[in-house]
Amino acid sequence: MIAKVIVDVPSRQTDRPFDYEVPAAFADWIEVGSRVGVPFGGRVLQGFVTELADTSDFDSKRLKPIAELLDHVPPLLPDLIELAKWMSEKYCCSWTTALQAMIPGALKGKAERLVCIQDAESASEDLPLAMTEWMGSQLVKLDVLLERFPEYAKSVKSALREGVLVEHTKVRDRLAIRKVLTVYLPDDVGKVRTQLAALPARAGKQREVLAFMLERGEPMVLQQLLAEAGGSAASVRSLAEKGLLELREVEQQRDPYAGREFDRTMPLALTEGQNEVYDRIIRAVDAGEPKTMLLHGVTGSGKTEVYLQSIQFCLEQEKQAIVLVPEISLTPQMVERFKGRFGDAVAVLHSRLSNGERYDEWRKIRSRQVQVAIGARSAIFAPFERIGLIIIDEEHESSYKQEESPKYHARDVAVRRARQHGAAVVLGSATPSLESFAAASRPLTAKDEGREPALLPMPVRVGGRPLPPVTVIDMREELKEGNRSMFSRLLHSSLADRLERGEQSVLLLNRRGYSTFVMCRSCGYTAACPHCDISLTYHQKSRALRCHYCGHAEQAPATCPSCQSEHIRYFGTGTQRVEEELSKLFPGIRVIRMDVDTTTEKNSHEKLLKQFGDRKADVLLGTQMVAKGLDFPYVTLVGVIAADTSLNLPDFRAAERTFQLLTQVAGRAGRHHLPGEVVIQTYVPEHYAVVTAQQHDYAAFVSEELRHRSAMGYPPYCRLILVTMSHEQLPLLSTVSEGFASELREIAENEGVLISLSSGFGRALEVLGPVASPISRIKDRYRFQCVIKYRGSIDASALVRKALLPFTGGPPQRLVQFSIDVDPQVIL
DNA sequence: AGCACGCCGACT
DNA sequence: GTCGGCGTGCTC
Repeated sequence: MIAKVIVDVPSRQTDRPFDYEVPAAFADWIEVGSRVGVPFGGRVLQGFVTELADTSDFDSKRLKPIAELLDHVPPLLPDLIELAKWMSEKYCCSWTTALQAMIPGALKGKAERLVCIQDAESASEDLPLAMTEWMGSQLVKLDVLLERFPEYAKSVKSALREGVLVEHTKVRDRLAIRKVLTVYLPDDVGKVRTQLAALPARAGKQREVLAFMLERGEPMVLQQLLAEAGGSAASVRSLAEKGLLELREVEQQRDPYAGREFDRTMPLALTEGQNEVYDRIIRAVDAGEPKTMLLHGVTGSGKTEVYLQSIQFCLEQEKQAIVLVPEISLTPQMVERFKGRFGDAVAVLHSRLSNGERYDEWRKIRSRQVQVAIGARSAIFAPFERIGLIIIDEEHESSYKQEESPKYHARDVAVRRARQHGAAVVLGSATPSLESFAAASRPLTAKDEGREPALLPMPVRVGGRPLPPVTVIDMREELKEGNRSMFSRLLHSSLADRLERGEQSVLLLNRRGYSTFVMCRSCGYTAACPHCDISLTYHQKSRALRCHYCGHAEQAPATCPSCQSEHIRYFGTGTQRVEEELSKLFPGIRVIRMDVDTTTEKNSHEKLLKQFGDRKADVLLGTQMVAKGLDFPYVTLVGVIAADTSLNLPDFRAAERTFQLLTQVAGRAGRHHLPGEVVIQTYVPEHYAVVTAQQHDYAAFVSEELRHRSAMGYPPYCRLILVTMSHEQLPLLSTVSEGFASELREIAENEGVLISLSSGFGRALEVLGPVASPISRIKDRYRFQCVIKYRGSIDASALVRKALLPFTGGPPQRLVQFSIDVDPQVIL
């Protein structure tokens, strides 16, 4: 038997399956999706089996055998292998890069080099006695050996060459299986009972511990035993020495939610609107045919309850469900709702889990212990075998796009995976992305005939609660009337109001553009990174200036390096300034600040929200992360400090982002019995994103925004691919990027698709640039970019890959780096 | 990506 | 005359 294996080398030359012979010992175990160690170019590397075949095109006498089978249960399944292939084509990355994105970090095995003595006689001549004695006949890690005997590196090297030492490589998982000391009773319990009586009276603790164990009658984790029975580890150890107890190391599955009780909830009665949508979803799940639906429900319309009941239906059909939520809104509240409804049938995957915890949650999925996976972006790869329903909550969120390779969009991957499984996809949002909205409301073509349109509206809040009134404050007017504070008079008095009534407020600082920089007030100098074309960021904690792109750090100067003036100003994070201002205006106010600085620690996010939920603070102040998915009954005021900071960015999605943010944050107020109120401060109150958000009018926003997109030629009227090229030498970069652009134009020309987008309908593609990237230099490398716009049925990824071919060879030091971003979120 | 093989300068 | 520089090309 022959196995075709994708080897873990992410380069273009090795991006194809290599053939290996399957040793008889593995024949019954190896499947498509198995993880194996294979000899490749003189070392053993990790790889995945993509195909099993009887014959090979490669000269079968020269085939090497698979060296190791790394798991008993293949971590991947055939559908995921195929999905990875599709991703590699669509997103222009290597197959192995896509495969790596699908498995938990713990399974990203690394080759480890081991050596042992082959020829003992020569070894005793060539190598020092200390070394040969230390090694014995064992396999020793090469790096450990060299670390121990650094002065003999040369001898080791020549011993390896002459065969005195031999080298083996093995793939080693990066996984630490957690072991816990567990206390067992010996087999002969009767003997223990008699000896218990014989224990001396002064060994009181030991008696207690032993009595506890006898009564319990089953093994117990040491820590837990000590906590429940009292006593110290020493007392247990001395009992173990007497043979009355046994201590063993036991493998433990980490459950981040272990020991937490989740109140079981029952399905709520659905409103008429919810019920209609629910019906449509379960019909699709029942049909078992791929179908994508856009659930457009206003904030507070009860989307989550619809999700829960649809999943319930899916489980009753003995199919599994995946729920994607943006990382930021994977809050304890959200997890509680799912755990509360489905209990132990849920695995939770988020980035704050440790490597081991994530691996354990993943194994619950793979081993069919759970039927529901809820998690951020990468949970779309949950290794279920029969998916019935995929839900993507807050589908407009940009965090569904991965910014590193593979630069995939979880929404698009979900649609593709659903096609493999015959599953339904539900995209849920109060503010759908224009792409999804346009796709869902496209008139039906002949192909779709008989199918239902895919738009599911839920325009009414549960319980008929009104959306909160939104007041827009023109900050220019405030300034004109002498208010120089960052709070308008209305926001100030509204805050005072809540404090008096003991209600809570959420304040959002739209952080972009508010960030932390250094400026000299005398000469206008701003600190810039010497390696990148970007200003340095000021970190108050370390009093240092840092570059976000390359990590360069320097001491913050006391005087301006350019004009020696002392009027150099450091601006801390925006939220810190707001917090200071709040305490000045309202002495004694209790503020919880949520931003990157206060949420780095594990679980800090959770703790801060819990404090706020317990009403231990009056104000929750934060960046984007306070806008999403929170649901606190006593929040009656939401304030947006500056709505327009995100509006001024020169990105084509700036208006969309602003509208979404304002609408989402406004939805945080008045979700329960207390009525809510929203105050938005801005310098551009007449902008349609602000006006339509104030009126809670998604339709009006969309029609205005679509007009702009159409006029400018942006999605959803076309699709984009961003190609960024970088090199240290500007002239070389310039030549190569020009070369790439003309190569691509020529290929498109030959395909007959190089047509201006402004010329009516049908297939069209144009290549813009190359031009300098918005950040024109990072880590001493200059950056140029091309933007490819296209519409119609064009496999633009394939054209780009083809155009890339002439630029992948050549001398390494002259290599220009190419980075391809298909459907980029920002092009600036 | 590694690693080996292969052709030209500074050393015993 | 050799050790070693890193350019080029392959890995089942």
